[in-house]
Amino acid sequence: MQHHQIDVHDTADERLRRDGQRYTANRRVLIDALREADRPVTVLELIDGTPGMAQSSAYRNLSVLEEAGVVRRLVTADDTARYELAEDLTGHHHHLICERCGSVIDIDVPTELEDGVSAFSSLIADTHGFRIEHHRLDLMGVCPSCSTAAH
Amino acid sequence: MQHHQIDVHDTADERLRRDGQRYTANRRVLIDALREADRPVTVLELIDGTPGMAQSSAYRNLSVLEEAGVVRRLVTADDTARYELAEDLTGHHHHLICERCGSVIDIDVPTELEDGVSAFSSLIADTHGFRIEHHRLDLMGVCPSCSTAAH
DNA sequence: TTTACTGCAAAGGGTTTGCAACATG
DNA sequence: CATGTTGCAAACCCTTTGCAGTAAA
Repeated sequence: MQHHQIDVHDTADERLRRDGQRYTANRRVLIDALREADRPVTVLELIDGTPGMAQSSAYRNLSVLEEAGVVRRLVTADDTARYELAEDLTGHHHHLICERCGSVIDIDVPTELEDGVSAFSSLIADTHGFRIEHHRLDLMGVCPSCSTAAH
Repeated sequence: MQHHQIDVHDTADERLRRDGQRYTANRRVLIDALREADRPVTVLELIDGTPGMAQSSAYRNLSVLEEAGVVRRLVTADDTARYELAEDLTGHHHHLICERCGSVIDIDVPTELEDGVSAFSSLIADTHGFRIEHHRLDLMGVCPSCSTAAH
C-alpha cells in the first residue's frame, strides 16, 4: 500500500477546500487514524483511538471527507459502516471479510484477474445502461481467530 | 436463473425440519415473495407485498430461514438488509448495485472470470489461514433511473 | 463578522426482543 | 400438552440532526 506516493494531508486539504470545507484538527486526526489502521475500521474504533472527539463530529466529518473523495465508506457483513482512505490514496485493493466477527483485511488481486473484472464491467455497463464507477471483489469466510473460537 | 431445478418449498421444508423448525404459512409466503422478486429485496418490500404479517415475524422468519440455508442476507450500499433465495436454489450469480438508490440487479459472470476468482480465493485462503466460504463480485455505480434524475 | 465547525443531547430508522396468546406436531 | 410461532409494543444500536457556542477565513 503506497501511502506516501502523494501526501495524504495535502490532498485532503485540497479536496476539502474545493468543497468549501476546512481541514480542521479533528479531520486531520481522523485521517491519521485511518492511515494507521491500514484496514477498514468502524466509527467506534476510530473514536476510541482519538479521545475527545464527539461521536457526532466523527460521523459528520467522515461524511464530509467521503463527499470530498478522501475516504470511502463500506458496509460489509455486519451492519456497521467501516471507513478507509480513498483508493487513489492507498492503491486499488479488495477485502477479505470474516462473516463471524465482521473484521476486514485488505488484499491485492493479480492483474489478470483485475483486467478480467474490468472487461466484464464494461460489458455489463453497456447491456444494463449503468454507469459503473467501481467494483468490489470480496472473499468471505471465517477468520483464523473465529474458527478456533467455539461458535 | 433456474428456480425450478429443485422444488424450493420442499427444500425449505426439509432444511427447516433439520433445524427443528416448522415450515409455516408465513415462511412459505416469504419464500414465494422472494421467488417472485427475482432480485434481493428489503424486508419492507417483502412485507408490503404480504399484508398481514408483522414486521417482527418477517425479521424473525428471515433469520430462521437464513440459519437453515434457505435464504441469504445481503448488505449492499445503503444500510438496509436485503434478502434473496440461497444460491443453491437460484444458481450462483453476482450483483449490479446502484449506489444512489441501493437497488440491486442479479447478473451472471463468465466462467473464465469465475474460475479466476476461485483460484485466487484458494490462494488467499492458504496465505491468510481463512476458511473462505464464498465471494462477492459486485459492480457498483449509478442505475439508469438515478442518472436521469437530478442529483 | 460571516461561515464552517464543534459538542451535547435528542431524535431517527432499521432491527431485535419480551411477552402473552396461538398453532402445530 | 410441549414446543415452536405469532403480533404487539418496547427496547436496541448505529447514525443523523437541532441547537447554541466556538473557531477559522
